Amino acid sequence: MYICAVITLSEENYLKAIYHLGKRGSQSVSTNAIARKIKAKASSVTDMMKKLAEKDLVNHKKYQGVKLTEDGQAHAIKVIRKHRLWEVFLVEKLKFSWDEVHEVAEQLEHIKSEKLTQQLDAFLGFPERDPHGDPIPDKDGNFAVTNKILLSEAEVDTKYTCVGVKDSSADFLKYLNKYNLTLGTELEVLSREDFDGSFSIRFNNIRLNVSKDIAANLFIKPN
Amino acid sequence: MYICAVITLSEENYLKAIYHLGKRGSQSVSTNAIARKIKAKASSVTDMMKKLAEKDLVNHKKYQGVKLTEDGQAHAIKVIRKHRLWEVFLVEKLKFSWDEVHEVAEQLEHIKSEKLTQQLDAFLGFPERDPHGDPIPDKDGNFAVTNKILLSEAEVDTKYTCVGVKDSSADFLKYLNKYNLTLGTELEVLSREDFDGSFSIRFNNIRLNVSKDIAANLFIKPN
DNA sequence: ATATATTTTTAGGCATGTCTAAATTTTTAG
DNA sequence: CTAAAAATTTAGACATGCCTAAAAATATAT
Ligand SMILES: [Mn+2]
Ligand SMILES: [Mn+2]
Ligand SMILES: [Mn+2]
Ligand SMILES: [Mn+2]
Repeated sequence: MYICAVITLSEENYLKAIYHLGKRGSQSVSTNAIARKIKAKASSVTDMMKKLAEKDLVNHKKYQGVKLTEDGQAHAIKVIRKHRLWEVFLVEKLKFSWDEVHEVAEQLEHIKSEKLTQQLDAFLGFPERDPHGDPIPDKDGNFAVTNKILLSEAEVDTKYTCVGVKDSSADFLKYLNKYNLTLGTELEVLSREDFDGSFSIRFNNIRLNVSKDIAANLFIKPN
Repeated sequence: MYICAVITLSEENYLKAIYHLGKRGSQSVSTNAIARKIKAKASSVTDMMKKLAEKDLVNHKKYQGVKLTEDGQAHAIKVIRKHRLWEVFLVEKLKFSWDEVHEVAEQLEHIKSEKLTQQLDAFLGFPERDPHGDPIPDKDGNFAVTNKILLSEAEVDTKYTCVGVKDSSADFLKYLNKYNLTLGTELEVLSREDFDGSFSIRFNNIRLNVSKDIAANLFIKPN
């Protein structure tokens, strides 16, 4: 058993940011990218990278960005697990809307108690996805995989089910609320406009034109 | 409506400590008493009292201790409300034992979201007491009152119901667990030993001798 | 290939919250 | 009523996490 040095709230936020930025491709994550995500200055990021490197949570090569170590990734995944479990709790049990949960989950994800996390998971029935369709890692850090694609990559004249959102900003979610386009909604892709990349889709007996930007943020899977 | 400056986690802990220390008697709370409670040095307490006084959360007269202002008391009560609601949640929904909840509630009590608190309260059915029998203030800060007394003040040959614990340390709670002396248990006070202040009580068809220290930490109310 | 632009790091500073040691005030005892 | 003890505050320091400005390294463009 390791004696795992205490990881601060701030450090957890950096680990999570690096994880999210680095998950596509095995390349390293740049200081500026982290700064943008965290809304901090690049110099603050450099400072923190030194601390995380000291704790063996990242590998940092000067001027070359960082990569999470095994330990760093494992910890990032634990924070993400808690974030998503709490989001499920807020929506399923406390009647929050999916556009209201993120801010509160950002706080709750830092609560430290193994037992709390496991019991919450059980209480919620071991959910596989959070209210935005994102997979919830199990206690060993394993994610369920799915064959979801973006609406922007969909084939015309094909039926899909809406399974997630890429951008889960309140603005985007409220747009979807307006048309009752919830997760699980079945939709048919009617056409794609080459000119502006917009799509025409049908769901719940309504026909809707969605812009390229909308299409690039809605995950679907073939029926 | 006030623009209520942000109150830090540390400040909340001090407000709560002052509230608990000050609730009996309207006298002011001493620096040393706070230091003991918070497990900090007296000099750290003085520093913090200056900050809280600056924010009008306490009144501080040099060398004379502090008292909570209306604002300070209101905020302390909000933190206590959250602490106790979360303790109920952990016990009722997540199968924690009453001796395991305090540490986690110490973290959860600082989560900032009015909606979260109100919805949690509703989800739990607006409980009036936490797992240790302590009253949960409502959203306006009002406590239910009860006529509880300590076992050490009980009359001999009288029947009572166990309604709370004064000390909710894990050690004391585990002692009670051992004898299945839970809240709601009916008990009869059989005798009191003048020599050492111990009591003989009967409950659940067992007879138990409890020391002065135990008796001074168990709240009961007459049947 | 070199000058320019961009990225990243370093240097120095600030706020928070803690500490130890010393000074000051209040309390207690003789 | 004073002298010692206890409580409290002040002074100076340190770690964390952030900032701005300047320096250094890397990337880009002609
Ligand atoms: Mn979220
Ligand atoms: Mn989410
Ligand atoms: Mn508690
Ligand atoms: Mn309690």
